Amino acid sequence: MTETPKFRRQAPDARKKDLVKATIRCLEKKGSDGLSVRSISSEAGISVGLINHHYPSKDDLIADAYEKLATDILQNVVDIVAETNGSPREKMSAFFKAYFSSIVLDQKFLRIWIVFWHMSDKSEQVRLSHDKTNAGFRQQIELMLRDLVKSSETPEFNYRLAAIGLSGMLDGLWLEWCLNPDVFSPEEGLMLCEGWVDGLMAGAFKL
Amino acid sequence: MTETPKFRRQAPDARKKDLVKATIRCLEKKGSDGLSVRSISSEAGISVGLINHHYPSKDDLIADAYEKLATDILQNVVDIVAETNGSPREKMSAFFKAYFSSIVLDQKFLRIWIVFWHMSDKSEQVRLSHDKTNAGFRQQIELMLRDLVKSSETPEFNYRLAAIGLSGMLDGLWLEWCLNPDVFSPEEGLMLCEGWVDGLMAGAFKL
DNA sequence: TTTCTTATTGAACGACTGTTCAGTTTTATG
DNA sequence: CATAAAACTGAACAGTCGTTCAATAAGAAA
Repeated sequence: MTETPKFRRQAPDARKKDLVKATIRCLEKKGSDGLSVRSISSEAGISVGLINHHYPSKDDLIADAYEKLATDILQNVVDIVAETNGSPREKMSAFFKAYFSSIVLDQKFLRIWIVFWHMSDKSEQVRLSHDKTNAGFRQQIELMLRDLVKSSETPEFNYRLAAIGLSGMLDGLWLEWCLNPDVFSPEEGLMLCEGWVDGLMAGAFKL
Repeated sequence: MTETPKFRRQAPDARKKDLVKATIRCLEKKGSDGLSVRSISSEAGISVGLINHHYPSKDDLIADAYEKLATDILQNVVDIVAETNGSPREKMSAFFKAYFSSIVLDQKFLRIWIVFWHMSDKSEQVRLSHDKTNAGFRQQIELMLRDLVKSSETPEFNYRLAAIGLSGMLDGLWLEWCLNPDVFSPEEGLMLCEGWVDGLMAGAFKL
């Protein structure tokens, strides 16, 4: 007579992936209130103690979740842009469209970022995840901007700085929309980004 | 023989002002860790119970602190702009300069906003304070933009939307600088805002 | 089948949280 | 000077939190 096992073992890497996924689900469901070891372990279907078995501290798990989520979204958007046929300017529009689509611009989804930003101030591990993923994000924007200049009569400008500006406006609009979606519509956010690039091409950030 | 009193009574309004000030000092000193009733009451030199005597809940005190801080800063910057002699465009530059000065652009100071944003997601009272003060902030920007159009050949644009865009970029830049001040300098942030307005005047957000 | 490694459990711990409330003390008023 | 209103105290309460660790059990290796 074979007993049903009380739990199933997993290799550390597989278990860690489970925990990261559970962490993100918790954030989506309950915001920062979901970020307790008890909430996460319950969501993952494991005991409280297991988190500290696989991670030195809870913050390390959260940092992993940050990195996973940010990387996935960036990849997602990069893919969409890559699939877009057209000029660099049109690819840029596709990029904006993806970012202001309901997939990314979801209140429950965006508030995760506020939690992460908040944690960046409290946890060194999360701060490092932020730095890393944000640099990757700006780099992608920079690439698009370079293509833009090559393909048109857009005047030269400081790519690094322009990427920071655009990235900053995107973050700021996300933030505001997340805190109060009644102030402006996703379509209006899109228009603002398009206008920003038009200003850039018109020479607003000329060297 | 007169005994030294164990505590001094204050009128509710005066005490509440003290508590708001103590809350802001706690935030500056310890970030979100300073936002406990024990931390605040200690900073204010009163007992834990007094907070709930004057406020229905801790969140109401924090919402008051949010409003006080945001209103003060806005007033401060508005004053600086009012004292500036020159064209609307020059006043706008004075506005940016004030916002990227070391008074506002201080890491310990900016991170307070992240805490407030984070709390907006958790507390209805704080959310209302955010909505109110943010609307006032955007309104000030809108006023400056209207003056800009009146005084120059700047093409007409959607004032409301433009104010949202500029406000969004300012928030985003604050956020990024606060999370990692090594990515760009205050001077570079200033340049980005100037460029944004130049783009606006060049017709990037034309109707 | 037995042995051994280690993933997993869950109670326990100590520290913290916001709120309550009975009792105390100040201070203005009669 | 007596009285009454209410500002104020601080212990107590019922939670929460992340981490620890001895005990347990799964499952691969011998």
